Amino acid sequence: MCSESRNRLLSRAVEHLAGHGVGGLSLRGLAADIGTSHRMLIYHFGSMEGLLVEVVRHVEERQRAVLTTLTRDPVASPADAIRAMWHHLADPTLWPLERLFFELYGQALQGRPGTAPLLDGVVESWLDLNVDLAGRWGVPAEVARTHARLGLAVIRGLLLDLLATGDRAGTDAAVEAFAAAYQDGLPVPTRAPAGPDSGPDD
Amino acid sequence: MCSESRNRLLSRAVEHLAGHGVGGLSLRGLAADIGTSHRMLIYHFGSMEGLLVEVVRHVEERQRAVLTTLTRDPVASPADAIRAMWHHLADPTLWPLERLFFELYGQALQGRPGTAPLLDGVVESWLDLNVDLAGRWGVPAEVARTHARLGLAVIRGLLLDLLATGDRAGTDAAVEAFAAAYQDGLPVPTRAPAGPDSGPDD
DNA sequence: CGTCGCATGTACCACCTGGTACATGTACCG
DNA sequence: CGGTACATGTACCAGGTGGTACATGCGACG
Repeated sequence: MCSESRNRLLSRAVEHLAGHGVGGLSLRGLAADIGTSHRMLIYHFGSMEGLLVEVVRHVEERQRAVLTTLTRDPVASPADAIRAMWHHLADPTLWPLERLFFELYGQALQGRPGTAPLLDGVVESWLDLNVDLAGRWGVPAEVARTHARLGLAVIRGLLLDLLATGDRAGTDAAVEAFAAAYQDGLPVPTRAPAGPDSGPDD
Repeated sequence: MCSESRNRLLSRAVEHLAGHGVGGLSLRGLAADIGTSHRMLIYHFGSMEGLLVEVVRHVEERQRAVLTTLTRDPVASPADAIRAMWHHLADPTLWPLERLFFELYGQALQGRPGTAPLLDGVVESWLDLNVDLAGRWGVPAEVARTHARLGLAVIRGLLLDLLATGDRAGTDAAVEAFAAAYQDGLPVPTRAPAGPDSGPDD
């Protein structure tokens, strides 16, 4: 079902897209750069959209691998988990893949065909995992879910910052500020997350 | 220097791109949809890249307008400023423009020609403004800069979340958690965020 | 040997792309 | 009236696009 040459092609395609982006993607250009013909890409993936679907799947798989690796490490506290996660993600060797992730994210938000699967669980899967982790620290699920959402946003937001500015020191400091705040104990919302929120009065 | 018809074309183009994204952008398709010919787009903007530059400029102008409007409101505290900003940005009527922003952000990270200007100050301009605001509350500049960076990341990260999941209640709760933490006082990092000036070193 | 299936290459197609050349309309100005 | 500058439309170009048709190389199996 998944032949060897197909896998080789796919991983080479992902590698290439991480470096060149998916914007000006053309079967011919991609094929030439990874040493094959556009005929082969059509043959193995059916169409350009099919190729993109597989690329997205592959990228998500890598993300999940990172996630599981990190969560195997016995982290001392939620704050340390955030620090460790950031330390891992901020490494410049991962930047190309992260650029690709944000590019695909943006295109998926705009409804580009083949990118929709990226949006499935792009948030939820992380929340579920973090709620799981929070259980070990005795944090109730609803609170953990909100905190995980916030932590994910911090990481992604600062990653966007880092990729645009390259300011490692500045983003590191921001992460540290957040981690420290978390360590001091984020205030537990007295009302349920989905409760009758008295919206922010402007 | 900016003719009337050109402005009409530009605003209609931005409106269209906000709804359809900039991914599958083609002069002909765009022209047909906004009721002109691709010839006119070339005539007024010189090239496709020129058009994209103007679109980016236009979008940034709108963002700045929002920013200045919000900062005219006398906000009671940093926490309330964050709540107000979020309350404004989370409105679904702004989603198309925000999707366009993140799409362009992603493409700019990948080096799409004409999108580079978007990255200039996409972080810094907000930091500068927030440092300004922080002065009113007596927060030292370096600390304010780090906190602003964190707040910006929270807003952008949660906006990415909201656009993907549509979970207004969940993201609202996360914002509230952050705002409440801020109100309780974010810990001040013991080490300075950076040296005298460790600007973005890309 | 033949034949069968996978992988690959060549040639081709209709279509669309950004961009140009050139003619035309239209309004104002002298 | 002519002239001029802006605006717009028509026709066209060379080149690239995704996708297809078809032949071929190449192993394995009988």
